[in-house]
Parts: sequence; structure tokens; C-alpha cells
Amino acid sequence: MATASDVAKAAGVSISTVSYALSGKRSISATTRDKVLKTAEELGYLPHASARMLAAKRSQIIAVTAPLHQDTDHTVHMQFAMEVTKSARECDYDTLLLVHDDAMEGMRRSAGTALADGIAVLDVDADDPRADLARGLDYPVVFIGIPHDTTGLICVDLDFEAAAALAVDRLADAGHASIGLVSHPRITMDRGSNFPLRFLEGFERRCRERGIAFAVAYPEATSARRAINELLTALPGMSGLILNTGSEVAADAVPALGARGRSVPDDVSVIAAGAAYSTERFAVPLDTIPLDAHASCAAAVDLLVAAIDRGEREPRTVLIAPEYRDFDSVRRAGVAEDVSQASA
Amino acid sequence: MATASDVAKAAGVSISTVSYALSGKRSISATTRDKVLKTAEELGYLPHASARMLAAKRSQIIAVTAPLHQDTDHTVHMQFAMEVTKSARECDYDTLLLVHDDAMEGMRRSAGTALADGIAVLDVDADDPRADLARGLDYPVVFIGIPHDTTGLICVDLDFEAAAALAVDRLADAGHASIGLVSHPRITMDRGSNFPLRFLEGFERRCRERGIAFAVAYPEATSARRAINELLTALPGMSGLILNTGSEVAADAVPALGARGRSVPDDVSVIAAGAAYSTERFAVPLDTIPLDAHASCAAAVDLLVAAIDRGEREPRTVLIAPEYRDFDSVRRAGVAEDVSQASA
DNA sequence: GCCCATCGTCGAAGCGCTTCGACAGCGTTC
DNA sequence: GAACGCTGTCGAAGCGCTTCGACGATGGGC
Repeated sequence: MATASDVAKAAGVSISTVSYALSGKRSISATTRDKVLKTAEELGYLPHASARMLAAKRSQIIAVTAPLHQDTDHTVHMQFAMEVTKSARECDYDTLLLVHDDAMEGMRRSAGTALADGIAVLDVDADDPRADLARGLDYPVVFIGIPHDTTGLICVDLDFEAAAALAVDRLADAGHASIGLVSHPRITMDRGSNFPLRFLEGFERRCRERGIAFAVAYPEATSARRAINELLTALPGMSGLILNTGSEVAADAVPALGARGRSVPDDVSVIAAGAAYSTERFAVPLDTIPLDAHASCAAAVDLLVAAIDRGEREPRTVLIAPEYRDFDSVRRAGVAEDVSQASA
Repeated sequence: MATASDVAKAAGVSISTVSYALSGKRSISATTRDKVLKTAEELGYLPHASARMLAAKRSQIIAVTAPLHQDTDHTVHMQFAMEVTKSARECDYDTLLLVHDDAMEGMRRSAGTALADGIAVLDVDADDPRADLARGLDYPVVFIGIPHDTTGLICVDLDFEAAAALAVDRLADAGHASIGLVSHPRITMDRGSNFPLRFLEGFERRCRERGIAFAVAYPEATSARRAINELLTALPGMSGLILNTGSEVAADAVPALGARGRSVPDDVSVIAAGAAYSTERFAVPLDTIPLDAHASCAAAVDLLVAAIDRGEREPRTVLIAPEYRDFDSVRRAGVAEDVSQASA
């Protein structure tokens, strides 16, 4: 490979002039700059990454840690890892994947060896040990997800509580007084996985605030049948359903309601909230409050880059406001009867 | 962070002695080595990654390119990316994710700047442009998947043709003379995605060799219904079925057969081949010829590391022999009648 | 008891880049 | 026209590590 010194010789200037011409960090006459750029182009010059890192004291690499629990949703993870990568590239950073059994070791290593300039943490648990590690590290770390104790941390996530409240409001506004929630499997909740808990809290609080009867079910594996049955037992008059669960269970919800003689949206209005998947190909497309990987990751990378490049390290939690996508799976309560009578 | 120079001072030796004590590349007395190791430990010394890269002319980083087509299976991808990462760590390499729109640019950049020491290429198409790029790069590249023209390339993959033959043989040996194949969606085939084509070829060839009647269907989206219907139209007496398709379609195959009055395995024997998913939780667990991400990735990383560390760059294609996992979803042809009569 | 091989350690030369200070050349300013 | 400030360029000093050659010390062979 051609080096900066080769370019300097060929262009008849000094090495530092080459560096400044390419980086633009000092003014260089247009003539010289063009000559350097042209020569660099001709020689196919690309700066040696390690040399640049060493001299600039910056690797332009962001590490991404994604510990994989057995109940983790690979699709969602991959989406987040990719979105971080894309956003990072836009800021001229590459991403290093850290997916060992020991995420802590990876974080310590990338900080200690200056392999990466900062770390993006995915799949955050409520009592995530990586939070303590980050606090002790004096090193830019951004959490995509929110641990219980956010002291000293920078965190980004969809505002799941607001998303839950938004979903409840939609149904309540449409006159539904009895709402079920299909949440995540017990194993996920028990692990203290963060966002399902926040969603659940938001859901329960808003239901109470608005005097709505509610029930919650925790599905197992990929079927919604049992969860739906439980909800219908607890709330025989359930006319609103919120799904904050994996794509397979969510996709199974409409068939599961169908098996109990309820059609969507005539008998039950349904909203998929905090959904990382699209409901367009579901048996009945559902109103959705999306979990937008792009938005979260872009925000996270921005914060991380600000911390790295501009030293902006003040702890803070950024909650991304939920959006509502209407696919007509919510109907006014009471209107249902007319429709079913009409079609019966 | 402590530097090698700090350690040297504290231990009362020279910098080069520190380096040799830690790397073991020259003999160092036990006394000195222990003193250095102890001091390094105490100071929490970790070698600066960029400095090491620059001096050693090696980054200990492997780039992973995974272009994402819209029909790509994220779950499978993530699995492969992670397996590459795990295997790489065992050889003391980290992995850089390259998932831009322009995979070519990423490859060129990591080679040109010496950011990575080599590249693992995922999701290979038959006429993948990255093949030509790799040929022109003079840089270690390993393909996990097999393009049409493998000249000059190092490739690793499951032996899909052998897997297809193995599946056909199992069914044929059990007396099934009429076998259907559910392949991948047309869009995937048309893109020239590589392994479905190889599987298809292996399937057709072996069926012909053994005089088996066969038919192939290409599903759409996530349902198997149409594909199953097509196969039953083409082969009314179909008693064997091979699934070389995504997990959702595969999971839907047994219900789809059920909808047509066929039960598994009594009426139809079924094998999931080249499956990156587990069939354990399917309505009926299926005999499986797994697509083992770990095996492929471990082999690929070994080849890549050999190419980087030991200069072993001879082109070659490594096909991983298929394995058969029996879950009792294949029965002898003709036995089916007895069973169904008995239970009827 | 001398020579040579071996072992253990050190100093110094880079790796290829960024960046700082210096300074020549030129146009302003009074 | 002397003093001044700009602009554009250069040289050199690192960044922290690896690695090569050198060399004193030790020990075995004769």
C-alpha cells in the first residue's frame, strides 16, 4: 500500500502537508491541495488505520455488546446491531461486535486497550452488571435500554411507559372498558429484562387512572392461545387487547381470539405496542406502536459520538416518544354489536 | 492507562524485556518474567491496541460483511455473525461488522487501511460481486457460502447437495417413491442465492438416480399452504416431504398437510434439511439435517486465521458433511396404512 | 584455562500517522 | 519603509509497541 510519505514524494510536498491537505485541519492553498488529492487518488492511497489511531489517539471504533440470553430475540438484536453500525458509519465510526459469554471482559478489554473509543450496550437488564462496570470505567458508554439504577449513565430507549399509556388511551378513548395485555414470557420478566417491566407499569398505572378493568397474561414459547384464554377468563367482557410481546405470539393473537369466537377488530380491538416487527402480513394488520430500532440507535450513536468527540459525558436518560401507526384494528366499543349483527 | 514503559520502570527492566516477557517470543529468565507479570498485573497494564497493531503490522481484527437483502433471514444471519465472533475470539481476533449498503466499499476499506487482517463473507449469492473483489484484493478472504465461480477463493459451507441426497436416501430407503420438496421463495432463488440452488440440484439428481417421482414448490412469505397444495396436485401420492426453507414455512408444513387430511408421520414422512432452526417445538418434531452455523463458522475462521497467520492462501472449497438427527418423523411406506387403520 | 556457544537483557530503529512550533514570503498599516 | 500579521508549508517530535542486532555473563568442551 502507498503511504503518506509516498504521496508526499510524488506530489513534491512534505508529509505534514499531505496530512493537512487530506484532513483540512490547516489551511492549504487550493493548488497544493488539489495536487495532493490527485496524487493520493492516483496512488490509491488510504491512510493506515493503526497508524492513524495511534497518532490521533482515537480508533474510530465503537464496540457493541450484546450478551445473548437463551430467550433473546435474535431478529431484534440483529436489527439493533445493524442500526448501530449504520448510524456509526455515518459518523465515521466502525463497530466491533462483542458477543462473548463474558460481556464484561469484552468491555474492559476494549476500554483498557483503547481498541474502541466507546461502547454501545444492547439488551439491558434491570439489574445489568454492565451498569456498574460502566460507572467505574471513565469511558464513553451508552445504554440502549434502561437499567434500574441509571446513576451516572447515559441511556436511550423508547418511552415504554408512554407507549403503554398511549395504547391504553387509544382503547379507552374508543370506549373500551376492559383491556387485556399479553406481555412477555415469565422467564424474560424474571430476568428483570427492562422494557417489558416498564411497559407493564405504564399499562397498569394508566388503566387505574382511567378506571379500566385490566388483566395481564405471560405467554410461553410462541403460542398466544393460553395467554388469550387466561385473559378471557379473567375478563369475560374484554374488548381491548394490547400486545407487548414477541412477533410469533403477536401473530398468533388474532387466530387465538378467533378460536374463542372473537373477531378482530369487530369483537376485540387490538394494538401491538413496542413492536419490533411489522404487522402488515398478519392475518389482520394491527395498529402498531413501533419499537423503532433506527431511532433508538441513531440517538444512541449521536450521544456516544458526542461523548467521544466533544467530551459531553453528563449522565442522562433520553426517552423516545412513541408513535402510533393506524391500521384500523381499533373500533369504537358498542359499534361492534351493530357490525356483527349486520353480518350475522 | 499504564504503558509498557511504566511497567518497565516499575519492574526495573527495559521496555523490550517487558514485551518479550509478555509475548514469550524470546527466552526470559523465570525470575524476570514473574517480576514483569506481577508488575503488569498490579498496574493493570493492557497493551495499547493501536500501538500493537502498528508495530506488529496486524490488527487482530476480522471484518464480517453481511449485506442485508430484504428477504434475508435475520435470525440466521445473527447466528452466523455471532458464531464467527466467538470462533474468532478463540483465536484472539475481534470482529468488525460491515453492514453498509455498499459491502464492496467496506471490504475495500478494511483491506486498504489494514483495519482488519481478513474478511469473512456471509450471505453469498451465486454471482456475488464480492467474489471478484476478493480475487483482486490479495488479502485473506473466506466465503461462508459458495458462489458459482470459486476460482481463487476459499469457501466453506454445508454440503447442501449431499444433504439433499441424504434426505432423499432416507425417504427412498424407507420405501417412499414420491417425494416433494418445499424450497425457498422465488425471490430468493431468482437472486441466485447459492445454497437453495445447490440443494435443489442435489435433490433432483438423487431423485432421478433412484427413480423417485418428485415435485418442487416455492413458498411465498411465511405460509406453507400453497406450496403443500401445489405438491399434492403434482404428486397425489406424495408420501415423503423434504423442507429446505425458512423456519416459519417449515413450521407451517405439518398444519398445512393436516389441512389436507395428511398426518405426519403416518401419511407423510417429513425431513427438515439445511435447517438453521430447531424443530423440537414444532407441532410434530421433524427429522433434521441441521445447518450448523457453529461448524461452518469455526471452519471458516480457522481457514482465515491460517491465511493470515501462516500465509496459507491456496484456494479451496471445504464442504461440511451433513448430519442426520432422527426425531421419528420418517416411517416406512406402507406401514402408514396399518397405523391409521388401527387408530381409526 | 581458553574459546565458543548459549542465554538473558538492553538499546534503538522503526511502524505511518498527527500535530505543534517555526518560519519564509507577502500584503497592510501608519 | 519598518513593523506587523497572515497564509502556507515544512521539519521534527512523538503515539506505544515489536523486533533486530548487540553484548555481557555463564558454562561446557577440550
